[in-house]
Amino acid sequence: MIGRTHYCGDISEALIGQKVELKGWSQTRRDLGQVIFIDLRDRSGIVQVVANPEFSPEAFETADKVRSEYVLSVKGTVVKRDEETYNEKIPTGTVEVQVDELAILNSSKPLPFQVDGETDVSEDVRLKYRYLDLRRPEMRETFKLRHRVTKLIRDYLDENDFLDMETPMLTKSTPEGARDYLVPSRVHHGEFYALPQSPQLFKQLLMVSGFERYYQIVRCFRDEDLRADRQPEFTQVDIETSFMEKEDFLQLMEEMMKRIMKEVHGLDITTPFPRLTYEEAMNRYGSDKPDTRFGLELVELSDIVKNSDFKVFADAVKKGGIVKGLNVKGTADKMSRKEIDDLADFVAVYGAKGLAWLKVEEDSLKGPIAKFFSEEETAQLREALDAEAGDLLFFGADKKDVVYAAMGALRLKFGKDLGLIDEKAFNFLWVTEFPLMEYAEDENRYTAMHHPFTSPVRADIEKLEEHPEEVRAEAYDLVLNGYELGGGSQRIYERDLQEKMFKALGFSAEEARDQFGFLLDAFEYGTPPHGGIALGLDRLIMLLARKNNLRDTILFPKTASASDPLTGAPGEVSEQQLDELNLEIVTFAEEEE
RNA sequence: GGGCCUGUGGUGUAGCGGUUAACAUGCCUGCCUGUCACGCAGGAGAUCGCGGGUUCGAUUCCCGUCAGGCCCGCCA
Repeated sequence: MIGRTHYCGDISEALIGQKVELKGWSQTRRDLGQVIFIDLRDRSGIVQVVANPEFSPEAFETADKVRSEYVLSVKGTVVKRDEETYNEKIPTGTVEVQVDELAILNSSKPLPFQVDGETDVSEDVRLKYRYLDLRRPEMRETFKLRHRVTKLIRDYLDENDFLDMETPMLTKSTPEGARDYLVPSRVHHGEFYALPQSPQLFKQLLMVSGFERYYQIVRCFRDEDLRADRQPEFTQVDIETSFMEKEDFLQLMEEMMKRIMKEVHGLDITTPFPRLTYEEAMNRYGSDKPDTRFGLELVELSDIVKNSDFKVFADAVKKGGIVKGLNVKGTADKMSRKEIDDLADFVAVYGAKGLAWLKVEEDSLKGPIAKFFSEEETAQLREALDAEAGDLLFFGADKKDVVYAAMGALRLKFGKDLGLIDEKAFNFLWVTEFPLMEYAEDENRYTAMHHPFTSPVRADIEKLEEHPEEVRAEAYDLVLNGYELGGGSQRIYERDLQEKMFKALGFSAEEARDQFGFLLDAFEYGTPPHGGIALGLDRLIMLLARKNNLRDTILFPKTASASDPLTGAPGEVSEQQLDELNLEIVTFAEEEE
């Protein structure tokens, strides 16, 4: 090793008696007067360094000047500690380095926050001093983990004949999907590049080119509002194959995840992963990315209550909606009336107009709506919900999507609040048979649920024109612990089917040619059947590292408002830069109501 | 676009219509030969995010604004 003989974390009893040279940062200094201890930290860990005037008066004098986060060069001898001075908190705790020579390579101002141990520093301070935040061992370990995982992925895909290929970052804006980040063109007056939302079209073209198996660990950009698990720029493991059946491809991905789980956590996860159709996922969990680490499934009650005297339920069903129930076992006596009422506010966020509930007693149901149900209905409800005395039942009645959203969220909330979730579990599953498109009321047309290149299930193609909402897609999402890890599909590879698809999405022939003509053209030159997936690497790392925020898995992330306190991005640019781009900043007067 | 929460020494928190604005940690000085979140003694450090209003008086109440966080819409 150049510049040092070992990393701090490598110092062990095997090296006792040896001279070592270390480089690193002084994490803490403990000055006992005639002996000074310094915890020396490098990227591998820490080791205790002892400066004693009996061994080296010069080094001791230097150690006296050392402060937190000074950069040090240490030469000394590895010695065993007395047994009563072992430090069991660190791996190197049975040894220490007796210093012969100590040099201060650089000093440091006091840090704006401490980097040892846990943080309780606010997010903006952490981001402003991200380079210091990254000194924290917890952060360092996350990014070492990230490196290991990307290397595993690369090795795995390489072994399976995938080629690592780069696609353009300056590309063309397309109308479907997320809002694009735009880059103005200097050369072409008034025109813009878009940063890729994903390399979707390019990887399909690479299949047309005959590369057969492509992958790329690639940055993608989407100019949409952020969440704890969404950043404006994020990394995808982008994969595409030709000539592979869907099942074989899913298996290939499962093996990759299996290897990652084995190498990272030593876990043997079972394959194949459970498959859930979209419909089943929504029905049982109210979500297309269900967290299956706990039960508490939604129960279909529409048939039981459709003729009941409780208007809210009966009307919901009559109008084409549904009624779903949730049995929260054994909590009837644990929740106050206020807590129950507050849940109505919780589901209101998802559009629910109320939240009906009942307490289960030995031989009756108690609660404000109990009186509306006949004896038979009551019995059927008990049966369907598997109700026992002490259970608390919640009901959602509305349009399908409102009930799914509200009851799905309520299910998750109880899962978390009641500690039903096995935090150690990693539950992978595939959600399949997504609808190909959904109706966008604000646009008055159908939009692709996945993207417009997703192949319909062959048997459903005939419904494309008459009942597009009933067409299922050859699409699959990989879900882990309630997070969507990635989505993929078999693609359309025939020009006329692709044209039909554009037509169903409300594109005129001209618009389709204008936006995607190059793809349609390419499809005329021997396009192989192909498909692939894009996995969210940041999310995968987040889950593997058991974090609950994407920022902790991205080196230099953005805040919730997509800014970067470290660099100050985004920022204004000079008049000259704007002139070169033929851009002018104008402020529109606020519109009146 | 909307909702909710937060903003007080460097950092993390407490606080209250009138205080010398409290505590912990960090920092500085001194003492200390076995500490490891060292200890002990002393010290410096805050116009309570910003603007306006109410009030005799606002860090505290109200409005606005900015920043951060979480969620809905949006996004796959």
